[in-house]
Amino acid sequence: MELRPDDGRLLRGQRSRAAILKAARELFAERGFDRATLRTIAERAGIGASSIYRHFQSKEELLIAELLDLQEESWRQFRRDDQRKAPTRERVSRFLDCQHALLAEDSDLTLIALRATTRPGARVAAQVLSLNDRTIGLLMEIMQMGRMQANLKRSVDVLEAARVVFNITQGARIPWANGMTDAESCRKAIQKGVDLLFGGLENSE
Amino acid sequence: MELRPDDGRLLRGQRSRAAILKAARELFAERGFDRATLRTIAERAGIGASSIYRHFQSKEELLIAELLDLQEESWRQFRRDDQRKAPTRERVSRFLDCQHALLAEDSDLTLIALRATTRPGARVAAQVLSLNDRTIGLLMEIMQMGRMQANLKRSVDVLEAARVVFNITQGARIPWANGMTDAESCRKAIQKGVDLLFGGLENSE
DNA sequence: TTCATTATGCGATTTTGTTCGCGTTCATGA
DNA sequence: TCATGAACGCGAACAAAATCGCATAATGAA
Repeated sequence: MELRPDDGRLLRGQRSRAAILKAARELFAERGFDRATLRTIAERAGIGASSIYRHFQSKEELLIAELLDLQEESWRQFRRDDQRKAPTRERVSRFLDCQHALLAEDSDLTLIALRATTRPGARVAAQVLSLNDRTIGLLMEIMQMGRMQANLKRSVDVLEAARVVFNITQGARIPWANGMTDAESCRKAIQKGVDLLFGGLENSE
Repeated sequence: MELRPDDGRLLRGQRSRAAILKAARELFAERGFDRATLRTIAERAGIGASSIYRHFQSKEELLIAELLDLQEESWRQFRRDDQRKAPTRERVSRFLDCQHALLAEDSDLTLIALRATTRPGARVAAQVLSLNDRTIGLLMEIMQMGRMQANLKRSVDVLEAARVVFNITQGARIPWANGMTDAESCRKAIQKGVDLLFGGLENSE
């Protein structure tokens, strides 16, 4: 039997879902992911701890909704004053800076997203990896444009190149998310990677 | 009071430590990391479960000893028939292939090492990151030699370049460790990254 | 011998994410 | 009106890593 979207049960569920997310975000911000227990989250949301699992498959999943929002926001910021005629290197660099600036506000997001990818078979892992694929897609779009404008070598495989750029960011974020380096070092490492990489991608003529 | 290295207590402890490691390796190989519980490991090692914590700080720490061995082994294999006069790109590429071939035999190692880096403050995290630094050091050594032989541009910052190479491998291993791609795709992604990167690093004259 | 110290071992307990079984609510259809 | 089915909520229970307090063994010093 189909349920109408304004069914009372669904509406109640959505309210609960929102309350859980709100409480989770607050507590993650207050204590960090690992110190915020599901019991306290549930308490603040005004429901039982086990009820959380009606809406989310795992604790980590409470965070990726936030990550998704942040992803969207970074795209918006990038697109707002993106110079489509600018050199590809600059466009990529600027996009990564936008993304980094937002991520830098809350390293827990990066940390837990990374941890989630170490759970084979889990839905969160697939969600994060699919989010990553979208980022790779955007990078590819930028680079494809650069390739068309002879800004990049004709021979460049834009998909592979986009993946490489993304992999550089992933690798650079690991020590930062762990707290071993600060956000600025992370940003520099990413930019350095782009610089080195583009030295070989840009058309020299 | 100082204890002599042949003190009976220390010797017993070392025997226990060895037994734990042996049992852990076996069970990790049999069931994988997540399915091997500390209780079964302890049982096979012939001790109580809580005693494991006399020798290791966490379950993950049981794995990094193995990772360290594998690291050493990959260096040995690389050095065994390394052509020191060969182009830097080839030497780097070959080293990464050696490392990959060994890691590919047991993706759990990569998976858990990655997960361990998402535990801020934990000793395992520091151990893994320090292991990573050693790898970066070796890469730097190779590239420094290439820079001296005018194989790479003079302007290249070899430390930064080594970090970028390493970051590429880290990023590429994430979807593989998770099981989303196979070992061969991971290898190709790494090699592709090296290829693209070196296009900009190699001296064009 | 006796005592203090140090490393090791262990059962009991705690913590926390997650699962289970059962009850409740609510729209629908006969 | 009443049975049906679906989404939701919850307390109890479970699983497994990690902690605690105490016991034991081994050694050196008095």
